[in-house]
Amino acid sequence: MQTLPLTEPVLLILLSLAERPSHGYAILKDVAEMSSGRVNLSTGTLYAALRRMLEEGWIQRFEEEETGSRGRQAYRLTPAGRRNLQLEVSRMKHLTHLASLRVARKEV
Amino acid sequence: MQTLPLTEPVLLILLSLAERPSHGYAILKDVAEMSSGRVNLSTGTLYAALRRMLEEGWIQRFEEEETGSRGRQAYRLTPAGRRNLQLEVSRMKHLTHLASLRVARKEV
DNA sequence: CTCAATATGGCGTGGTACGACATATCGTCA
DNA sequence: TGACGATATGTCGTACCACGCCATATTGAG
Repeated sequence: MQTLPLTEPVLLILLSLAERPSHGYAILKDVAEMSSGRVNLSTGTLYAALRRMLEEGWIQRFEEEETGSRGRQAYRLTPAGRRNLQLEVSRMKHLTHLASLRVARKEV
Repeated sequence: MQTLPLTEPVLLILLSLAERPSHGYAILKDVAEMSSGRVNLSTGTLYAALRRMLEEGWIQRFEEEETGSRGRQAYRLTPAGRRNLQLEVSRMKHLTHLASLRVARKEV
């Protein structure tokens, strides 16, 4: 029984979209860059997560008209999604602070 | 393809054992307290996670002799487990920092 | 002696990450 | 023009993990 801690893929996708609306492939690259190459989401992970987030109402689809390229499916955060992300970040801060104290107390 | 981010149950169990060696039921209580009641691990989650951590060599069993009570199976962190925990905490710090910047930039 | 708390553990279900596979378009370079 | 790598979107099967539920046993209090 837990109030959903976001999984890392979902968190990173939300963080990418928090910076700017984007489409699938660009999110992939952004996540890899954010994590210094540590996290390379497979497309299976990405599109499954995007579908779930759409269903939850955390993100929205919209059509990219401008950039001339083919009709890419772009995504943007909804206010609900942004609230959710902020909640998660404050949860992370709290846990990180607590964890720092505990590991610092007894060194190896 | 990711270099294992610890799941929250595993992280909290390690943090509990970082403070002091303990047995299963006490970890349950400690985790609940650490998270202000937000995370109440089921015993299924706990003992499954403990078994995996034993297999990975992150924790060790030892017999509690002193406290007079029945022979409880107590666990303590191994050096490998502590190193792993420290690695995870520094990963969390990094990600939390990055996340703070991103969510702060655009407020709701 | 009964009941709640302490204590350990198994099992089935459901959700999720991820690699592999399947397509399709675009730009570049030979 | 033909090939190839990068861009781009998606599905499917497998494996793992969290979690609720169940089972069991001991201990202390009333």
